Amino acid sequence: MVARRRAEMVEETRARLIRAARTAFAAKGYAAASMDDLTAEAGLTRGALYHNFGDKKGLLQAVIDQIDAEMLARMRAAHGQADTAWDRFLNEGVAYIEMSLEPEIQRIMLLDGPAVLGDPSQWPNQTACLRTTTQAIQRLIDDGTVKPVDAEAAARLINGAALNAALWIAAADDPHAVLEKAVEAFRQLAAGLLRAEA
Amino acid sequence: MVARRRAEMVEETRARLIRAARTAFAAKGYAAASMDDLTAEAGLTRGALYHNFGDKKGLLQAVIDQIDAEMLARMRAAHGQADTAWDRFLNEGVAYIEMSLEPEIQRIMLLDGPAVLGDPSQWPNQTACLRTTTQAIQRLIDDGTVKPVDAEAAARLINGAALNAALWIAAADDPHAVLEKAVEAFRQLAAGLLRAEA
DNA sequence: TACTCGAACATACGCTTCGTATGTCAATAT
DNA sequence: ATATTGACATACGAAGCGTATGTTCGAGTA
Repeated sequence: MVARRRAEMVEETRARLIRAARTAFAAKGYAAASMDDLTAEAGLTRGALYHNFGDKKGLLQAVIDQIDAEMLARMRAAHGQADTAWDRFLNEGVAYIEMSLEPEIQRIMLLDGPAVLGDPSQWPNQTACLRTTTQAIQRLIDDGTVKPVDAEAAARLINGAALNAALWIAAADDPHAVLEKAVEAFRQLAAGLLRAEA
Repeated sequence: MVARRRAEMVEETRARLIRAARTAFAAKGYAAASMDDLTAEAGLTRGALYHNFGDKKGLLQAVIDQIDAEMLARMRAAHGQADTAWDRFLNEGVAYIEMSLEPEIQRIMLLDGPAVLGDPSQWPNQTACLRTTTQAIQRLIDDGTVKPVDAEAAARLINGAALNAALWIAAADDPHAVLEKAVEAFRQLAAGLLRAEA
C-alpha cells in the first residue's frame, strides 16, 4: 500500500471524485450538487477538485466522458445476436432507450449535460454512441438496405426519438408498459428509412 | 394613465418581469441569469418577483407557459395550406424544427426547461404542442393513413426527432444547409408511420 | 544523503446570489 | 375615517463558487 507511484495516486483521486460526482449529480442534479459535500464524500476538499478538473463544469465533463464510454460499450454488446444488419441497428436503438431509463444517465447525460455544456454534438468526446449510430446508418445505406438519406441527419433524428422515448418512459407510472409501446413505435418509425417494405 | 385598476397594474408587472426573464434566460441561460439584474432591467426589484412567482423556478415556468402558447399558435398556422392531413402533419413537424432554431426557444424550452423543471410531459401546461401532435396522429390513425401504433408514443418519438434535429441545426456552421438535410430525413423517417408506401 | 523544486492537495477569503423576513405605501372595504 | 390587506421595496442571513495562498510530500540531482 505504501510508496505507490505518483501517477497512480492522481488517478485514484480523480476516480474517487468522478465516482462521488456521478452519484451526487444523479441524485440532486448538477446545479443542486454542492462541491463541498461532493468532495467531502470522496474524502477530499475542493482544492483537489479545482486542481484536477479546473471547475465544476470540468468535473461534469469528466463524468460525462466516463458514462459515454460505458454506453458505447453496452451498445456494442447489444447488437450481437441479431441476424441482419438492420436488426442489429434496431437493437442498438432499443438498447439506447433502455439505458436511458437509468436515472444516472437520464439526469446527467440527457438533462443536465446539454443544459450546462450545450449541444452534445459539440462536446469534445462527440458522444461516441452518436458516431456509432451514424456509421451504422452509413453502412446500411451503402449496402442498399436504407434509402440514400444523409446518414448524420438520420442518426440525429433516430437518436432524438430514442432520447425522448426514454424521458417519457422514465416519467411514466408504469415504465414497463410504456417501454413496450415506445419500442414498437420506434421500430415502425425507423422502418421509414428502409428502402422497400417488408 | 392615472387611476388604473389594481389588476391591470399587477398584470403589467408580471408581463414586464416575464419579458425581462425571456431575454435574460435566452441570453445567459437560466443558471447564469441574475434575479437582481433581471428585475432591475424591468424597473423593479426581487420583491416583486418573489411576490408574483414564488421563486426563480416559478418565473421560468411562467416564461415557458408563454412561449409554449406562442409555439402552439404558430404550429396551428403552419398546416393551413397543405392538401392532405398527412402533409399538414408533416408541416407541423417542420414548423417545430424551424421554430426550435430560435435561440430563445432552444435555450429556454429545449435545454434549461427540462433540466430545471424535469420532463416536459410532466409540466402543468403539458406542452400544448405535444398534445396537438398526439391528436393529429390519432386522427391519422382513425382515418387509416397511419399504422395503428400508440399515438402518444409516436408523437413523443416524432417530437424528439424534431427536437434533436433543431439542436443539431442550431449548432451547425451552415444552419440553412443542415436544415434541408434534416427536413428531408424527417420526412423519410415519418413515412415509417404510413400504412402503405406512396 | 542532503537539498531543491514542483506537483498535489488543503485552507482561507471575497464575491455573488438566492430566499426570507421585515418594512412601507396605497387602495379598498366597512 | 380608519382598519386591513395586497403589492412591492429593503434588509438580512446563508450557501456556494472560484481564487489566492499555504503546506506537504515525492522525485530528481549531486
